[in-house]
Amino acid sequence: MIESEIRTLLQTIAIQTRKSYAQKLRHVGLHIGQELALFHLWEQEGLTQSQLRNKIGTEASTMSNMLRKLESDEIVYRTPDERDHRITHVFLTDKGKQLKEPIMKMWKQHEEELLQGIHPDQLKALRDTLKLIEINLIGDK
Amino acid sequence: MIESEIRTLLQTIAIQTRKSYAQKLRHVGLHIGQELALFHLWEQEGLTQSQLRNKIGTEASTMSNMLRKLESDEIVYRTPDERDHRITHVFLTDKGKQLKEPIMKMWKQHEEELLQGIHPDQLKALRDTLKLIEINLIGDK
DNA sequence: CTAAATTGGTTAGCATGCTAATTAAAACCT
DNA sequence: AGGTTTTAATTAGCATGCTAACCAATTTAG
Repeated sequence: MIESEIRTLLQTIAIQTRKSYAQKLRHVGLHIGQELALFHLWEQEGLTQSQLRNKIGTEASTMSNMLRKLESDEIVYRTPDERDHRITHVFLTDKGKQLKEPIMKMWKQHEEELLQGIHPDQLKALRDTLKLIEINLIGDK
Repeated sequence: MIESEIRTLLQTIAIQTRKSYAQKLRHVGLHIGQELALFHLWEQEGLTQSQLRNKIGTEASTMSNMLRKLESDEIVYRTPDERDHRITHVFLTDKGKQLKEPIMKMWKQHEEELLQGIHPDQLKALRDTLKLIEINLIGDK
């Protein structure tokens, strides 16, 4: 069945990618998953933990734990909101900002490895189909 | 950049899929990742831990921990090899065998959700492109 | 034949990521 | 205003999955 083939292929690609990321991230002192949080932070500094977790789609507790680690590694720091004392804003330290380059590089490198030798038309078709799949999974955005 | 789009889409799909699996597996008393081990075991019983971990692509320690859990949940049992006492063979209990149906069902259901409304020609193209990506990532098989 | 290297598996320690339970602050509502 | 509900974040506990260190059995090599 072609459907099962596609599911299996996606699974294999996902696992392999995650493994590759984990390895590369370790070289810059990060753990898998953290790079996504940093990505959103360098897009917009001062996001709250809730905003971050919604962007990434993780649970509040996961965000909490991850930020504690990132804070203790001095990649991130947190300040409470002045008006609403429940809210915490997250900022990148200089060390955190400097991680943008290696992460971008990792992604670019991964893209090249992933897609090498594939015809541009095929890439367009792939993107379009993946978009459909994304909509099927999480609804229109 | 279309390459980044594709990487991001694959990432989103992967995360969402994993989350969906985790939820569905919890209903049958399994944890994410375990279903892959069971899949290979119902394909071929009595695999050694090393064979299993090579099929799945996990580390030996991960396999060891996972099987300890599966064994304590009576989904799997292990017996030492008679000739080579380093080797452990893994078998499914009845309870383990009964998990085949719900897992298959989960996968089928996921495939339907994932690929609904996508044209068969597009599916073929998708599969072909994903195969190329798989080869790019892990080499010819 | 015996010392060294390899192989199969386990254990410890850590981070992600989850659920469930908890705390604290803010918002809502008669 | 005062009690209830909601929201933001944390903590505890657990499983995956990794690396590093280790143990034990087997194989290889001098």
